[in-house]
Amino acid sequence: MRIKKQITLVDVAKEAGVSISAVSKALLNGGGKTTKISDATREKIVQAAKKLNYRPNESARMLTGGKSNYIGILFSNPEERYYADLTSKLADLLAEQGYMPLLSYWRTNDNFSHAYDAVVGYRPAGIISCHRDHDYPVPIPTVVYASDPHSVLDTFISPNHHYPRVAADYLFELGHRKIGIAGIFPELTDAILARLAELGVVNKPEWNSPGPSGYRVGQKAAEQLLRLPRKQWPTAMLCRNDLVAIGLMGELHLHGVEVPRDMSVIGANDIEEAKHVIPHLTTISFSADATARKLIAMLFRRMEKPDAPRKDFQHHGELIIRNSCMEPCKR
Amino acid sequence: MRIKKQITLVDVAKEAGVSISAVSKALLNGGGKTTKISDATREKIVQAAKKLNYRPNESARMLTGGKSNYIGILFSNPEERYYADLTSKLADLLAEQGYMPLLSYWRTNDNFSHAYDAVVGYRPAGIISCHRDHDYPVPIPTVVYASDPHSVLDTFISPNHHYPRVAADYLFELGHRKIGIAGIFPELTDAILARLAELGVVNKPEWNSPGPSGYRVGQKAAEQLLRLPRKQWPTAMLCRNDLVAIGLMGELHLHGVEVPRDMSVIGANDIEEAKHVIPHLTTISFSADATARKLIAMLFRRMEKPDAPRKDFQHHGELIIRNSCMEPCKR
DNA sequence: TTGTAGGCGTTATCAA
DNA sequence: TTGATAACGCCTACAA
Repeated sequence: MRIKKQITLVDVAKEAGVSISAVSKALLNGGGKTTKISDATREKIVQAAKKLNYRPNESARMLTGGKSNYIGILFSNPEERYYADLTSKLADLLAEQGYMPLLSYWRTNDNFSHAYDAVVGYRPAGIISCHRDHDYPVPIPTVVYASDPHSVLDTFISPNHHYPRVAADYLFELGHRKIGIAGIFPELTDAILARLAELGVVNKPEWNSPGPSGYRVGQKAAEQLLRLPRKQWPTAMLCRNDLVAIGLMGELHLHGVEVPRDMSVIGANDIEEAKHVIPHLTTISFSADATARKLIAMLFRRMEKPDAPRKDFQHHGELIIRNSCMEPCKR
Repeated sequence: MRIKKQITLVDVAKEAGVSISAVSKALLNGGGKTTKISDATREKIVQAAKKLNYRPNESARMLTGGKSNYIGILFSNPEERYYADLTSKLADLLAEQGYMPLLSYWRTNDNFSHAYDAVVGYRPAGIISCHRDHDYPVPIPTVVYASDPHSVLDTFISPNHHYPRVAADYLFELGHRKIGIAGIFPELTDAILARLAELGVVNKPEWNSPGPSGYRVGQKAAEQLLRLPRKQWPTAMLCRNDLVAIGLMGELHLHGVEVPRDMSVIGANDIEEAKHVIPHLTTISFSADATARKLIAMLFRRMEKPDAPRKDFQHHGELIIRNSCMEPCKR
């Protein structure tokens, strides 16, 4: 645990035969306040630093400077492709800007407090979090990614509430009048059912299956369907996301049901896999890249103007038509 | 950027009406050296800290303690499912142990130095890196994940050199005598070709396609194949990894080629998608979870015994038989 | 049991 | 142009 022998400014100063403040200034090289160092001394110092493999201690730096390189990223579900993409994208873009991303995963509410506390200890310059139901007691610029706006913090509103409507409308346009639902959030299902009813589409409870997300959920949805006689099936399945859709299609295929001929399937997120799976999945795109960039832009704005009024950004998903949906076959 | 008003020990001490060292001791609560604090004072202090939302400044902590919570994780290709899984697994397990993972992605060799320098500035207690061709000049306990052993550092040797042989042997056993290769490392291809020759298996250059990894590479491999008359095809394709295999299968399917009836396909890595794709992919498992745990165990050992002789761990992949391979059809 | 003082590595201020 | 010195927030001997 203990660091063997840290190389510090003192070592470099000794090696170069100058004072520590000279070293600091030379190595800061315009980044800090004062720059007046003769080229000769600077060269001497740079050589010494290189020789000793010196790197300034960031912890000490933050302590004096009062400013932080850290940006906390508090996300859950790293196993889920979309969130994994989003967080690594965030980390990557932040690193490009010279920040050190502090990733902290959480699973449960209780867990979130730990993750939050852990990150706050490092005094990050900002935080990007996907948890809406939290107070965020420490005054650090924070942006939330969630389905609904946070009461006081800037929120990137995910397409969660919107995409099921987009998907339902598309299936309706194709001619589907019997639609099932796979793995939808409990609180969202009502809204979708209302929309389906509005469109005059039939939905039966036995076509719907609960569950959060993941391939497994899709598999189970298929199993549930397969227990029903084929004649009682819906003609299309609206899935919570691509994982569910892919799981569903896989299981159906195993039992000889062909998508989209026998069943149309629509997903959401547009993960990388969606365009390679068989058949290529029609889905609603959430674009991890665009989302990451927008989140960072929102955070930077907040960091610059900590007292600006709160501001939201609403993301509506984008329909990506591929091969997993078609007009229902007569049978 | 500037932190508004940091809450420090002084604030808590003032609030509780005690000295700062009392606060430090009370909050450390046995974790540090001295614990002698009366319950009454401790309670007072804890209340004050809670009221002010105080969290100790980790940067200051590291500075005094001389010990670090950081573990640097230097990996590339976060877009690739397997590496994304591995790094988030590493980060998760490390966080569980009370460490703060410092993720730093790199792409090119030049880039790696930046990523390395960036991480070293934080004085991590250890580093896990996937880059073999580097000096690692700073004396920090380091473990490398690579295809070949590093000259001085502990290395987790990936199954890279071994799995193609496992795959080739399996296809041979199934009866395949004409095998193509999709997206294999240039330096590995020779070894595979040698093995195929050894087995008496035919391989033709026009069946093989280069490229690093990714669905696209698989697609291109398929396109290349499709340009050939069906009679001149191999009966099986050995793919660099699951991404390539999935991309290949997808493109073949689009053109009416059915896997495994018309073509056997084998992947590597056993990413989550492998068991949900159609058909379920036969592959060589690298197990991100087991790999992450082993890497961490190796690192902790090194951290405890910085001077122990270097030690490697060799991982052979594990064959996972699913539905994308079968004996070749006569045609 | 509590408080005082010194030091961790760096930057910034001010004097030389 | 350079060098001493005081912070930064925390921990830990050591003194009270």
